[in-house]
Amino acid sequence: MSAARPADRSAVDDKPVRAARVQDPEGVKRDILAVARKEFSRKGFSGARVDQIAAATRTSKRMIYYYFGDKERLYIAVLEDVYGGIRELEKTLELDGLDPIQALTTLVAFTFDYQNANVDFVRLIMNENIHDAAHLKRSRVIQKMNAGAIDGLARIITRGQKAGVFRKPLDPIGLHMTISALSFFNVSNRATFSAIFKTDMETPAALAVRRAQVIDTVLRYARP
Amino acid sequence: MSAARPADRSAVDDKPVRAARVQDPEGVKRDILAVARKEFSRKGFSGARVDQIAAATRTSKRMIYYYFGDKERLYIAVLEDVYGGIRELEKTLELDGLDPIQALTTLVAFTFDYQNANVDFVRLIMNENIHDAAHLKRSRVIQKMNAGAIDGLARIITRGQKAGVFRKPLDPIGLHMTISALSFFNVSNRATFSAIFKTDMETPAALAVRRAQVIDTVLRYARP
DNA sequence: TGGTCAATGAACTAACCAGTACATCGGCAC
DNA sequence: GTGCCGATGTACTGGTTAGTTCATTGACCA
Repeated sequence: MSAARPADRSAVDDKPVRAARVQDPEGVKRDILAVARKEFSRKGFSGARVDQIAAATRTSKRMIYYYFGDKERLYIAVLEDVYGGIRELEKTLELDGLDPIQALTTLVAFTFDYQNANVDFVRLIMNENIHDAAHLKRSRVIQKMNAGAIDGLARIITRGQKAGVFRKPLDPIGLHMTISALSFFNVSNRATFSAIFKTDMETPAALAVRRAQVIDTVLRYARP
Repeated sequence: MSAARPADRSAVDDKPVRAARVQDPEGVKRDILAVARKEFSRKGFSGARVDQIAAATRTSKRMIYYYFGDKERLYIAVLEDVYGGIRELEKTLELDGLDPIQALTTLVAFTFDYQNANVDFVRLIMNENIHDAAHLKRSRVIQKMNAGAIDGLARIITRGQKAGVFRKPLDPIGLHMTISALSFFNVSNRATFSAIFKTDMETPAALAVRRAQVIDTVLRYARP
C-alpha cells in the first residue's frame, strides 16, 4: 500500500497526461456535489447532516467547508447544478422541427419522463418551496435558465394556433403550469398518494398509463 | 393584577357555567396543536423547533411533552388534525344531488379553493412526502378518511357515463390525481414558480383565472 | 532544493436542541 | 380541611451538529 508513490506520472510523457489525479480538486467538488444532492433531496435542508455527506464522500468534512463555505452555500450549489440539467436537455429536443401537436406531445412526454427519472430534482424543488424559495430567489442563474422554457412553449402554441389545431386564447404560462403540475405531482406526492390509495405508482405499467393520461389531458386542453 | 382570584366563578350560578377555564386542558391542547401546525408547515419536521412552538403557545414546553410525548407524536397529531378538516368539509358538498357535470365542477372548484385557503395543509403533505410518508403510513385514521374520497368521485363518474356526458373508460383514481395535482401544485410550488416566472399567483384575479383553467382542464378530460 | 500555496486530515468547540427532573399548585371528592 | 391527582413552571442535561483550529503534505516554480 505504502509503495505507490504519487509523483511517478510524468516520468516518460511529461506533456498532456494532465495530472494523473493524485490530487483532483474538480473531481472532489463533483463528488461532494453528487453526495450532497442525494442527502439534501432525501432529508431536506434541515434534515440533511453535513457529517453524513462528508462520510459518504471520498473526501472529508474539512473539504466541504473549504470548497463551499457553509451548509447553505453547498445547498445552493446543488440546486444550481440540478436545475442546469433539465434545461440543458430540453434544448436538445428540437421542437421547432415538429408539427405543433407532435411538438407539444413530445414536450409533455419529455417533462413527465424527466421528472420521473430525476426524483432528486423534484424533491429539491419541494424543499425549496417549503422554505419559500429563499435560496432560489438568490440565484440569478436559475431564474434565467427557466424563463427560457416558456419561449419554446410559446412558439409551439403560436404555430398551432396558425394551423388551427390549438384554441385561440392559450396562455403559455398556464399551459406550462399544467404540464409541470401533472408531471411533478406524480413524483412529488407519490409517497402519500400510494400510501392512501394503495397503488404502486412506480411500476413501468402504472407509469405508462399515467403518462398517456397526462399527455391526453394537456392535448385536450390545448385543442380548440 | 394579583387581585383577580380564579375560583370566584361558581359564586352565583354553580351549574352550567362550565369551568371558567382557570384550567383548560382541551384548550391548551388545541392551542399547542394550532401553533405546532404553523411551525411544522413553515419549517418542515426537522426545521421546526419545539422551543419555538412552546414560546408561541400560551403554555410551556413542559406541556407539549406532557400531552404529546415527543416531537414526532406532536407532528402526527397535527397531521391527523389537518387531514380531518378537508374530508369533513368535503362531505358537506352533497354532490350526489347535482347532475354529473355540475357535481364534477363543484368538486374541482372545492378542491382548488380548499387547498388554496389551507396552505398549511399543503405544506404538511409536502413535508410528509419528503420523508416518504413515514408518519402518514403509521396513521390508519388518515388512510381511511382519504380512501372515502374516491368513492364519491366514482359515483359521479358512473352517473356521468350513464348520462353520456363522460367518456367511457374513466379511471377515478387517475381523475382524482389530476384534480389533486392541479390544485396542489398551485399552492405547493407557488414560491419557486413565481420566483422564476415573476407572476404573482396569489392575487384574487390570478387565482380566478387559474381556477377556471383547472376546471376546464378536468372537464375536457372527462368528456367523451 | 527550498519556498510557496492549494489541498487535506484529525481533533476540537460552541451553540443548539430534544427531552427530563423536581418541585409545586389548585380543584375536587369525601 | 385534607389528601389525591391532573396540570404546570423552572431549570437542567446529554447528545448532536455546524463550523473551526492547527498542523501537514505534496506539487510546482524559481
